[in-house]
Amino acid sequence: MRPRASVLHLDMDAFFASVEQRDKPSLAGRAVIVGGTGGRGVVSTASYEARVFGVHSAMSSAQARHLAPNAAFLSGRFEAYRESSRVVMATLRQLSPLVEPLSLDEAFVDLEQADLDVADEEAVHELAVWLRAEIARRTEGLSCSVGAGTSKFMAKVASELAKPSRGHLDQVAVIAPGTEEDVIGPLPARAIPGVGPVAAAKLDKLGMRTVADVRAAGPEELIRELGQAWGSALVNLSRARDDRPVQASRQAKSISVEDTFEHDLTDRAECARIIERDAALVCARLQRSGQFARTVTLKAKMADFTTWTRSATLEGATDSVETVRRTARHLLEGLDLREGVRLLGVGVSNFTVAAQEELFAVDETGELLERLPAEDEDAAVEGGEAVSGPFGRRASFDEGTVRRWRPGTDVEHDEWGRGWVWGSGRGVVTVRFEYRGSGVGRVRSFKADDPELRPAAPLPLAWTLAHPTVREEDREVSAEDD
DNA sequence: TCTGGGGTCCTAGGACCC
DNA sequence: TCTGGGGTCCTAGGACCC
Repeated sequence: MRPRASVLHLDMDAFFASVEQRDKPSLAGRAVIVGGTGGRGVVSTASYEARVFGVHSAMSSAQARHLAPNAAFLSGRFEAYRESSRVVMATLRQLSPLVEPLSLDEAFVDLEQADLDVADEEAVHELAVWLRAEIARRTEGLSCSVGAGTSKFMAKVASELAKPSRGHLDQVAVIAPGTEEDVIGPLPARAIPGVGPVAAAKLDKLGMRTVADVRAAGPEELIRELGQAWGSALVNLSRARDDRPVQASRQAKSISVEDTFEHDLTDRAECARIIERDAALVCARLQRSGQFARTVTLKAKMADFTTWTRSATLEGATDSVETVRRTARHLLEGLDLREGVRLLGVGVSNFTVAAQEELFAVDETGELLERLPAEDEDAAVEGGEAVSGPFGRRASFDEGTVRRWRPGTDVEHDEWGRGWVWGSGRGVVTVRFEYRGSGVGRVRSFKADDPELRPAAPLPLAWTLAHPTVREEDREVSAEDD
């Protein structure tokens, strides 16, 4: 714990939903739900208007539809979210070189590195107020909550306390040094980082519901019930002792692609096609990152929700589609498909910087003996592009329509201009012709194959256009965690 | 109403080597 | 002939985070 409130936490408010409301004038002030729109989708973000109905993230979309049948259900535009996120992170880096993004919409900032007297709480508060205003201006209207405290834990608690529902008028909260234990004491044990549903249930059984309850328990009891490492960590966190440093974004340690299917799969050939496509997607990202992986993992989630993973570590690191594909296909042989599989995924990990060890033979002294011939990878990549869609050849015309015209997608029509997909199905697409800054637009329907209608890129922010340097720098950074 | 996709970290056991 | 302990690497599963 630091002697002063020099850790800042920023959390965008209902980020994805707010971007949609900003870019779609007819949705301003309305219940908006961003997430999976299929039968097995879950809610990623609900706007505050939707939360009134009890909708929240991680809830199944089916349940959300039941609770808020009149909400707008959108499948998400990650390009648009990423652009606003880049603007937010660039603004934070203006405060301090030490910024740790946690996701597109959250970050820690170490203010010890900032040009500011961090011992002056009022100055920290004013900085946060300026930050909110600047982000709202640069993102053309997005709102965020900002908290500061003597550690990551406290900064995060502070930004949570600063959320619109909590009554802090300016959405900024600073937890004063010395008051930490009093502030976190009444909070539920779940507020402690690392305490999830399982640990919370365990603590609840022991009669510990609040952070103060956990603090009151002896270290012996916590260590006995939760193990040495986790037990003693909990003792410290409940006393607001947290010395985790703010760390600039680290290199990714794994890359994976997975999908959940509308219906459980039992057909091995179909699973194989999906795995091959996922392997190609994973390798494309691996190659873009300039790394090589030694371990390939195949993951499945069964109909009963248990997960199954099998992995294989190769002699040498690779970024070859054919090698990853062959390995994943081999792992698939060990999977029992009889009960049905709801999710399949392929991942790579165990990265090395560059050396493709499998290309070399080395003797005991480490001398390079000879270079062995590489596989014909180009042919393998081409073979991969031939595989179509997650449902293989069974994708019907309508499934294709749904995939291309997902609700919320930006489109452009030769005659009617810019708009977004309101809904689609049965070969018809309905579009509302409006965009950020326009008035509320009109709705029109088209045939799904209308040549005058096409998907469009999101409308860029003025700030992005005016700061191409920042945009390019951030592109490179985001290519890593892509 | 029925549970996503992208990750990180931890644990525990077994193989293998010295 | 019997019995070690430590270290490293790998695998599988699971909790947790956003």
